[in-house]
Amino acid sequence: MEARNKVSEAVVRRLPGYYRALGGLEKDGIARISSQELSVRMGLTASQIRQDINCFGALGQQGYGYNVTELRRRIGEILGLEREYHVVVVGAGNIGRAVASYQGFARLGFHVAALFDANPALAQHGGPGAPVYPIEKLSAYLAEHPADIGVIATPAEAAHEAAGLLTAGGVRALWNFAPVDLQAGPECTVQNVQLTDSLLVLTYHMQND
Amino acid sequence: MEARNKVSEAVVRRLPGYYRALGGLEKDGIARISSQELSVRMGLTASQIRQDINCFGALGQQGYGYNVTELRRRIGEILGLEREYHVVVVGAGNIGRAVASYQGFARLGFHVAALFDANPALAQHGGPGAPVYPIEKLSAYLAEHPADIGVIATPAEAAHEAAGLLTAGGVRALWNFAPVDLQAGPECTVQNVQLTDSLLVLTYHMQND
DNA sequence: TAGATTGTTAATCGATTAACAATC
DNA sequence: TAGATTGTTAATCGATTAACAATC
Repeated sequence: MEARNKVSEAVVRRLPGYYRALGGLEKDGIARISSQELSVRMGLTASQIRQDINCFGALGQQGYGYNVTELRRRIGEILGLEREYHVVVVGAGNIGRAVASYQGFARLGFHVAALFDANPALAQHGGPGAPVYPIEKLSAYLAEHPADIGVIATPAEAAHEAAGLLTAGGVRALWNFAPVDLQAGPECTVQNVQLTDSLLVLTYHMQND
Repeated sequence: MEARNKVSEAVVRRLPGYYRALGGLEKDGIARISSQELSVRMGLTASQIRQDINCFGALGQQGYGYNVTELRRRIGEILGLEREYHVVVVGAGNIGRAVASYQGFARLGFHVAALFDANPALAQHGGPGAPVYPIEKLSAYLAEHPADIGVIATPAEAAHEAAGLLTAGGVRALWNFAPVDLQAGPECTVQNVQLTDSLLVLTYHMQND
């Protein structure tokens, strides 16, 4: 059951929210939900929810609604969560260590195998739950331990080099926290996080609303 | 010189990107730029850039383009960056400490005065650059040291309570990293970060492109 | 002045919402 | 069956792009 219509990026960005909301419902022991009820919880319209879900097939049932567990499972599958991912982190500063030790990622199947830093002495700080190696060892490491996802948590200046090493080493996705916009190549998907952006959206609204 | 047309959220979310791009140009010593040149650097269309900027007045000059320093200053002003912000962080785990010690925020005028945690023993770990107090002290602290922005870096279960304490204590904005969607009230602006979402968008594209 | 490039209006495109027939 | 609610088409809305007159 593949995607029917092509799926817009706007829909893709809402999928994690559906997955999270359905997880909450499941935890509350709720077995079925209508687009109407879900719209109230999520702050979307029922119409939009039905449109979004229908990109991936007819997953509901008229007169009944959606089966929470089944829909969540299916969205997880669409998001690629029915497998595990090997992750390496470049940059063992605060952000790199936060990513490496966040249990929420581990629970979703993301396993940080190692961190790399220009200053491997950072290994001491707070125990990120995975070893910290000098950045010079990254290429050799990837050759022996292939990784799916590379996290870039370096200063801006080092981000491009990290991206080059990671893609050369065969990672297929980059999750970039450095304040530069990395471009996705054909072989490598990129998400630029730009933490600062949402902070500035906050101050914009503080000042202008 | 106030906003002419009302400014859509789509435009607001692009403003930090303009600010960052113009900062880079300024650092490179580039004094003027056309919408055409900027469009190449930022991966937007020149038309969109002119439309976006024009929401805030006629900031360019026909036949010349935009003055980099002047435009950056003006966008910073629009984003509310011509002042300093007092910040308190609730949750002194990895994310809270990463936010508290990130120099990029300090450089923009965001000053973390204190962190609060249910387990103040977290003070030892890695030195977040500001004191860690028990969460019970938050309300009293805010009464003496008013803060503009509250960062929520707690587990999901504790996020609502943290939000309540912060808003009761007078913060006007919440920057929420907990995996729940907090609702903005009339007196308090909210940005829900949801770090995991961009990771799942990444795996979606790995699987489906 | 001539050339360049904005500011701004008009056209297009895409995303959201509304409506309702299909169907469980 | 009757009631509920989806799946899906059509209408609306808003955002992006194109075009060009204004003007530096």
